[in-house]
Amino acid sequence: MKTAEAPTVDVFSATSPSRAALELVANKWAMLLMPALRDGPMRNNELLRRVGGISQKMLTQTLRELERNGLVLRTDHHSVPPHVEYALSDVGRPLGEAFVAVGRWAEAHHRDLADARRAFDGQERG
Amino acid sequence: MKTAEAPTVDVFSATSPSRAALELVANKWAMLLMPALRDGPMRNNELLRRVGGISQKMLTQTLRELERNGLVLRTDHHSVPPHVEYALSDVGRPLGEAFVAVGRWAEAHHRDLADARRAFDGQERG
DNA sequence: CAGGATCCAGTGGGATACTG
DNA sequence: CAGTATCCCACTGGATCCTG
Repeated sequence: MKTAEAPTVDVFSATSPSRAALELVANKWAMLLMPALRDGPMRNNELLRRVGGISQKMLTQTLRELERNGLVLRTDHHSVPPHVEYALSDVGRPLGEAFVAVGRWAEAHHRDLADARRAFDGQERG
Repeated sequence: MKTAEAPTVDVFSATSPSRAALELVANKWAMLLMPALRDGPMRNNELLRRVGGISQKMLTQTLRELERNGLVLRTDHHSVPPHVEYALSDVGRPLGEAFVAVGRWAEAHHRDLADARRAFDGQERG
């Protein structure tokens, strides 16, 4: 058996498929969209309003990539006016949960970060 | 009291400090470094080897920003040759845990993603 | 060993206009 | 409503060289 020193997980390897999977979702729009979809299917415009600061371009682009990789399911009702819904897949849902945890961390600690920043920027003077 | 429709969390607001906190850590190097530091303090070179694909520049830059915001503690032993250690702070640790969950998700589902991608790219033909 | 400084190509992402 | 198509620039981040 191999020695158990530093548990070098697969994701730490630059070329592993796990790393590729991680890099796919390691951006702020994915980290916001996945949690946004947690409360059930949402439409383009809903997401556009819900996720502040996202542009139509980035919304489509990110959703498309998530759909392509099976994290998000796109349902086109083929009606007029158009009606398209996005939902988390079974593969995407656990990731959504993990990102919700990140969001909660941000809301719980953003004040600590601000404090640390002030301390660092302040006294870090020569 | 307010109505409870879509639980619009703070992090969804483009200008909230929570969002700023999230954006700070919403990049692949932070998502890899935080988990890498979970098993105890590590030195520059250790991280450089452990986290595949990271450059010295991005390592320093990311660590510096995490330190500035109080997620990572830097300890300079002021010895020669230099000996500097990086460790998670109490604020950073829970985030490290959340990112570990993301990493585990990646390792558990990267095959599903590959399958979905092949299906999507294949049959999505006119 | 742990970095700082520069240069420079690639890309992320906004603004704007158009479409079925 | 739910996109697509361009233009375009700011920033990301790799490569390379230098230092206490």
